[in-house]
Amino acid sequence: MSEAKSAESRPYHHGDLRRALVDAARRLLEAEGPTALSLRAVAREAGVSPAAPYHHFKDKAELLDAVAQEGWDILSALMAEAKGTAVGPHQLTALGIAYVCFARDNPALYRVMYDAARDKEMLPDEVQDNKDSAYCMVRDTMIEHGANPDDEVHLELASVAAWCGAHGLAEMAGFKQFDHLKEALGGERQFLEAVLNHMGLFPNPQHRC
Amino acid sequence: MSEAKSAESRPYHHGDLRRALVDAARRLLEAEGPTALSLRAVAREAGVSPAAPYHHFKDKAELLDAVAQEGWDILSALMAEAKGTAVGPHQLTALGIAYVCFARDNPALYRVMYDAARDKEMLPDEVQDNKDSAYCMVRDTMIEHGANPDDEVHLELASVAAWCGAHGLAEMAGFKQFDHLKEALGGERQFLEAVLNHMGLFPNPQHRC
DNA sequence: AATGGCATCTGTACAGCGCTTAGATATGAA
DNA sequence: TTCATATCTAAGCGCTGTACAGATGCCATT
Repeated sequence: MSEAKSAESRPYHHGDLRRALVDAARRLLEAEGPTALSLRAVAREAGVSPAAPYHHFKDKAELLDAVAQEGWDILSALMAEAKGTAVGPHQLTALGIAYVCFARDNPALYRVMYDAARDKEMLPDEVQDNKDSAYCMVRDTMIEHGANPDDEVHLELASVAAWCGAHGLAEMAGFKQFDHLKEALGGERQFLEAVLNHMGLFPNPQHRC
Repeated sequence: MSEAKSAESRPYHHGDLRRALVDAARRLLEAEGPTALSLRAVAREAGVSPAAPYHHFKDKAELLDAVAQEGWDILSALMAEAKGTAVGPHQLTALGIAYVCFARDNPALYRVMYDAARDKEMLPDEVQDNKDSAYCMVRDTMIEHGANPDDEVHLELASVAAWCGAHGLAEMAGFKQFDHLKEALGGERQFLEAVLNHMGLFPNPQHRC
């Protein structure tokens, strides 16, 4: 655990402590897990006093919100990239795989993202409202591959179902009970694809299985 | 917040403090939410000193495990009851609805259940191994309504997909973004059923939609 | 019936937590 | 150059989980 800057290089005023705190939080999160992520530990990691963060964040939750927001940004970017590498209806599968792989590779960050969302009982705008957001990406991809854009309710239902399915799988994929199933299917990637194919990710059923 | 017994009625030795602590924890959980569930608060609620719980639980996590286990027991019972009230393939939908409704009605308990599971990276035996467990109930119901019991991999895949889908929906159903969709569908119950129908709950596709 | 072992519970203590307040320090505008 | 203001530190409050020593009362043995 190294601080962001050496003691001599940091002036009394940090320069961009907000940024440094979020970075420190993500570093701690990856190294020590979510339970170790205390405000004091983040301040320590950033090399400042325990009270310093309060000049940049109202409280601990607001710091975690900033960390979570970065997570959503990264997830959106990864999904966009995954969509670009696939063609046709496989794009939807690619989105789902990218989503679940992100959760597998960043379990602590993923947890912080949804904890923050649950505490305010809503997903961040990044997921739901923005153009080019992850959720709209799912919707748009469904339209591109056969979903009826005029049937708003059905379209949104399909998007919600896909999102819920991917989230459920993302949270369960780490459980040890599924290890033997992963082996039977030839690996974790195959397991993830197989489960996703059993769910309502595709607007046109002939693409299942 | 009232203690379990009045001061005069409780002798120095409690009798069944373990039980009383789990009850107190569940009472606090329902009343104040998961963040208020400290070991000291539980001890306070049960009317004992902060150190008393350590004679019945190794640490806080072990107390929460006991609370979570009760949650799984209740969930299993509710699902069994729901299955009994439905006939044919609707039994699977009934299981899903019962699952999601339990999560909606006991959000704090549901959260404790999965937090405990995630911390040890596995679901409790109640879900996976036991006869009459919730997970086996899903498997068995699938077999009863058309799934091939000999194709073990496919059967388990379908069960996992169903469980993941229900869990994902359970966690997302509370988000405010879906309120307008609930209204459009005529209520929360309809929303839950509609989303479940879009997912892989049914082993035979003709029962979707 | 008396005794003593033992599980159970209390009291006290410690380090770490989130957060507040008061005061020190550096920056940038007047 | 001066000074308001933003940023940081130091100290402290009440809370937390957990450890330990000692008080208490149940139960089996005698």
